[in-house]
Amino acid sequence: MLDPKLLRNQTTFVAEQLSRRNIVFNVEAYTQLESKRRELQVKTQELQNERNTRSKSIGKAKAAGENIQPLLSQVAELGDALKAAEQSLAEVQAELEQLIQGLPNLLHASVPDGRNEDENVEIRHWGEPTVFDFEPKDHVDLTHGKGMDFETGAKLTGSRFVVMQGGIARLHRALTQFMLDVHTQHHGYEEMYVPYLVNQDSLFGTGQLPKFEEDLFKLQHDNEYYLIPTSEVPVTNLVRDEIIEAKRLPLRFTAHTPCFRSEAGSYGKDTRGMIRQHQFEKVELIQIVHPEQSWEALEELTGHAENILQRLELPYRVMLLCAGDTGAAAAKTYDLEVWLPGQGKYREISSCSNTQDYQARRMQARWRNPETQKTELVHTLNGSGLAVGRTLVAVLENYQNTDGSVTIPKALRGYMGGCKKILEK
RNA sequence: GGAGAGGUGGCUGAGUGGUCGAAAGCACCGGUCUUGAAAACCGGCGACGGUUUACCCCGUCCCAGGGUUCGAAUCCCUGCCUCUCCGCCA
Repeated sequence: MLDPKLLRNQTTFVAEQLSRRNIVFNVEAYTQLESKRRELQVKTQELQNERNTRSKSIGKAKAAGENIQPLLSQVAELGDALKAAEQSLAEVQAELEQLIQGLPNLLHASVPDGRNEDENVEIRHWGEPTVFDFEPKDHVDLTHGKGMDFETGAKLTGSRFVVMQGGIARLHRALTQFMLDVHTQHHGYEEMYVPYLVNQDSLFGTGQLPKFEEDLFKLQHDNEYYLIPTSEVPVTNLVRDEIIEAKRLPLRFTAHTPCFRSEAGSYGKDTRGMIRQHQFEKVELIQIVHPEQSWEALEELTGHAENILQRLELPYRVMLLCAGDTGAAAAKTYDLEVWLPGQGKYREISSCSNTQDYQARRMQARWRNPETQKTELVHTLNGSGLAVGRTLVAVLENYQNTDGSVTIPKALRGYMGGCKKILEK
């Protein structure tokens, strides 16, 4: 959520910034609503003040043993006027809240203009696309009949589900363990286990609700629970409604969870293989930091995700998302794209964002500044470290051999019981 | 699933209709003392919002949402959560 004060005091500036995201912010309508709010609030508070003052004098008179009847009759009309004022104020406030809660974050100055992913900018790359002396297969052909089974996934549930078997299932698990170990042992993150079902408050805090409900799976249950679309939701919300001591910052959490996405609106997109599933595993990186350190933290966090790809010796590039492709909560986002020989393309495998105080304000996640003794909003960052399913695809496709087998990357062999190759005949 | 007890400031914990935004303690901040530190003592110390150059002042908030009342932390209703005991269960 944007700072309401910023919106109020620098409305045209905010509107200009929002136009970078192709959002037309109606300054005049907002200004009118805001001045209406001000007017109603002053009026309501005056009435409340009067009620409080009179009630107190009634209390005093009663304590003094005086007759309070005349005082009571004086207050009679006040109640209705106050109730009416309170109600219209609540309506205007609700309207304003809805308006401001729907606005995305302001973009960092370094974010390039652009409408969609075609205008993202490559910042750097690592390694070169893998060279084969044969025609490389994609992961679907490579694993067909050998342990990656989309037909059975569809039988059990529906489209965009998979069943994995044997060495592939093990490799998938090995990747998860490997990622968690690297982040906890080398990058200073603390491993967390969190719920996979969350309530609306949590989804509001990280910004999925109210605007992006159609992307979520909602449970048919008395409680309004949702399956998490990413562990960013439960992990970031750990600090919701908390005031954190300065010396505890930065907080660095990592968690492995399944993620569930409805993929509404992506019909016909990536229908083949494991790239876009309704259920996938992800190892997430979350940082809760001092506001002045979030930009530095974004570079670090991105580096932590990159480190996984480097250890796996997978070629990738780092993309800076343009204005039109940056998510609503983020002020700036780097995507990591891994080389997929089967597609002959780089594909997103991680997304690392600094949301600054956007989520923190929605969550009321604060820290106490020792200099001022006041509470201030923290900054929150998140990034995939990495999407496990897509990493599995990347390993399979980049490490395939001409006989259809797949060599296990050196970094993973310890997690595979020393196994060097899978899918051998 | 059955029975009971609770949800109050950063934390612990008083407060059952009238200057209660709320005792006390801890933590924290400032000061006195001390060579320094600790202890002791003195003082300060909730969040959010409105107005204001600022001070002040005002409003809202004692789990959430309704209700009763001139007036609610306190009474009533609903929901959520926590704890204890019993039952069931991975």
